[in-house]
Amino acid sequence: MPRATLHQRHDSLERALQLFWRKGFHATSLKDLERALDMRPGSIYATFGSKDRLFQEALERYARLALAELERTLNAHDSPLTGLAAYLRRLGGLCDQELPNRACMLVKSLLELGEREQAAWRKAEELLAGMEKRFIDRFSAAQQVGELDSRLDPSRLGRRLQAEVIGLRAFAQRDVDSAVVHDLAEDMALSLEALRIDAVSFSQ
Amino acid sequence: MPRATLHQRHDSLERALQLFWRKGFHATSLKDLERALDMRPGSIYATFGSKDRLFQEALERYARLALAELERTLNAHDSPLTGLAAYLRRLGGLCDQELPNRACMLVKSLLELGEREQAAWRKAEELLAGMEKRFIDRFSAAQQVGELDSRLDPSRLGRRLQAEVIGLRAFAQRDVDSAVVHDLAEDMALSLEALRIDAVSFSQ
DNA sequence: GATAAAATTGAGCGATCGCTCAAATTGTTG
DNA sequence: CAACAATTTGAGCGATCGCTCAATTTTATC
Repeated sequence: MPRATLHQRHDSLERALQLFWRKGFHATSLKDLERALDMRPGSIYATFGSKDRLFQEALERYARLALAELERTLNAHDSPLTGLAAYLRRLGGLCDQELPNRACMLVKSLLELGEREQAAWRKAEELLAGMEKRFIDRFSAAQQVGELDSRLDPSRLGRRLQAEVIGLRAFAQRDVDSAVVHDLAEDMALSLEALRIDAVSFSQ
Repeated sequence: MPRATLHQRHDSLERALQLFWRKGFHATSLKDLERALDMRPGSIYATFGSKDRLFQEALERYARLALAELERTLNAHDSPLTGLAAYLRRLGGLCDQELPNRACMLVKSLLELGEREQAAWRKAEELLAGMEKRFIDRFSAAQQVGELDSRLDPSRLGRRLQAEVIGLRAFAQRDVDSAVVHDLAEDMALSLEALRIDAVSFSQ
């Protein structure tokens, strides 16, 4: 019955992801994981190898899901710039959803992990680079479609957007009203849309 | 000899700050602190109470120094907007300095700490609110000086700037070239200066 | 230099950490 | 059902965690 086994593995990984995302790597103990996965230490180690490797698998799953959602939002809009703006506005609803954490798990890991957890740190860095690449691609596409000044640098715009997303989500982790986060996301989205080549330019 | 004692306390706190900033709260053990402060556990507890309270004192010291540096940069410029832009450009040099960490310690703490460290979490939140307030004040000042459209909301601009700073510094924690961070900061600074009411508007 | 007060020491506490492995259980065959 | 393989169990390992406190050393005062 490999189906059931695989399903169980996915389910366990999802639970581990939720826990790691919420509490971070260091604050999540194996006792916590045993409880969340309803598995005894031996099974956890037989299935995932170590706490470190389980965390890395959780990171990969997180990034895969996050990238898929980004893709879904982008594909829902013909215009690349509109798609990216829609992604920002979607993040504006962070406080309304029930998530383990409003901040990006990759960023949490990037900031929390040190040299002792080098492998996991590199994984987070690599996955963030993948997100950045996706942003850059969209800005390049926007240029090819003619909605973005061809003299602008898609790489700089992509990294700027990633920094905005990181900032928005980390800011949302603060003790602030949901409306404030919505407004912040809206302001970011408007700035992005102001790049549209034929757009009427407003100050904000 | 209260002078020497106080000086020693400041020095110890500074060392603790460096360590906590670099490694985070959970990854910093008391053994690490004993080594860094050259103090035995008893002395540490007699002086600072607990690991948690020592961390909170380090947070406060960090915020005080960070606010002082912000103030210094702002005061070096007559124009509020120019001062804020200069602060962003200053952060662009993050990778060139030798710091315990490129990310803001308050943000690292905000993302790392959970309900078990509620007091420290609230401290970080409170100190971040102080930084936000300072940004908002400057945007208000910019309006009063007449270099910023009075219809814009200083609170939204201040929070947006804080999100940018958070994003810039967290992004700088990635494995990227120094030049990339400089460019990112420059782009953010240009966007901010583009708010100037009499500025000639460029796309980037 | 004697004495009291203050500060520092460091062995070691109980708890928890990540993790192992012999034993028990479960699942798969003929 | 017997026999074997695959999986899970959970007691408990050595290490480390944050922290305490009796003993010691240092400092301040006369």
